[in-house]
Amino acid sequence: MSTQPPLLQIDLSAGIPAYRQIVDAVRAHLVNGALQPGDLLPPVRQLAMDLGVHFNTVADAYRVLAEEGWLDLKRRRGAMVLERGAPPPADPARGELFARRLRELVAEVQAAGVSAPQIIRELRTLATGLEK
Amino acid sequence: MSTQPPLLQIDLSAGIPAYRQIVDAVRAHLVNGALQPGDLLPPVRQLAMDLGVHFNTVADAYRVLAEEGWLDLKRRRGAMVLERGAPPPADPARGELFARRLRELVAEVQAAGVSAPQIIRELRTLATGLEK
DNA sequence: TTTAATGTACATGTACAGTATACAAACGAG
DNA sequence: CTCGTTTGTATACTGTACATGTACATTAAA
Repeated sequence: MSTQPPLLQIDLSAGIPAYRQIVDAVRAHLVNGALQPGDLLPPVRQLAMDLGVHFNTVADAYRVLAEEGWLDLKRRRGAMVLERGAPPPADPARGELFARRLRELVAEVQAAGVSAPQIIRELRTLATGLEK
Repeated sequence: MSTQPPLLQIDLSAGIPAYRQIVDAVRAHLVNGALQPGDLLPPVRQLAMDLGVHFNTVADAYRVLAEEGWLDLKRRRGAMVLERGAPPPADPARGELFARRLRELVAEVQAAGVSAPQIIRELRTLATGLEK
């Protein structure tokens, strides 16, 4: 009997709002395909129990994702992953902003003592994973 | 007469607190060496004007960086960049957390329409920049 | 038809972000 | 030496966002 990896983890002591951590984590699974159209997400109350937050906090997160076009929410049936066409190409400024946030994130963990080689490894691993 | 690139930019409409954006942006410059020990940062009132926030917001950001050991704040003289030894090696869990946040950040911009090739390029560029 | 499982709505408490305003310290001009 | 100006500091106030508590609406199944 294997304890399978939890669908998602959040860090309540991280200073980042819980509902946004949930949004970010679920969206990552949606983008990388771990969650497919037709899949059902756990009911808000169940996921809330798992994460240690109130179910309305999860409901808020689901609503954000629904507004982004990822989920269809229906009472009694739950939260279902939708088909979602490719997004419109982003404004070029968006890419610059990404680069900046990326640098800032790396600086933050570097300042916190994560080694440069490990950071480099994570960056390259992720890049390689994206190019297939 | 050249308009030199501003020391830092923030996005007031981004939903991320202004003071934290300032902290992140300045810290990035500290980590990558654009700000060296002995350098002076702009006075809180001046930087606040440039960014369009209240000077106490900048002062808060400076204080966070001072508590992290980056800055020495003194009245009348201003905010001076300190010498700062290498941080203690981080807990291994820290690296895992970094990987997660990285994936989430990439998913976010990917969902917003930034192309995979561009993301890959930014990741690799940053990785290469770190290994020297 | 009833019941139970689900998402929704809204009110409330609390913490945080940003601001306004007054203050304290330190350096320079004279 | 004194005074004024430039700097960061302290504190109170306001609005908003986050998380929760509780009641409700909807819908599928028994």
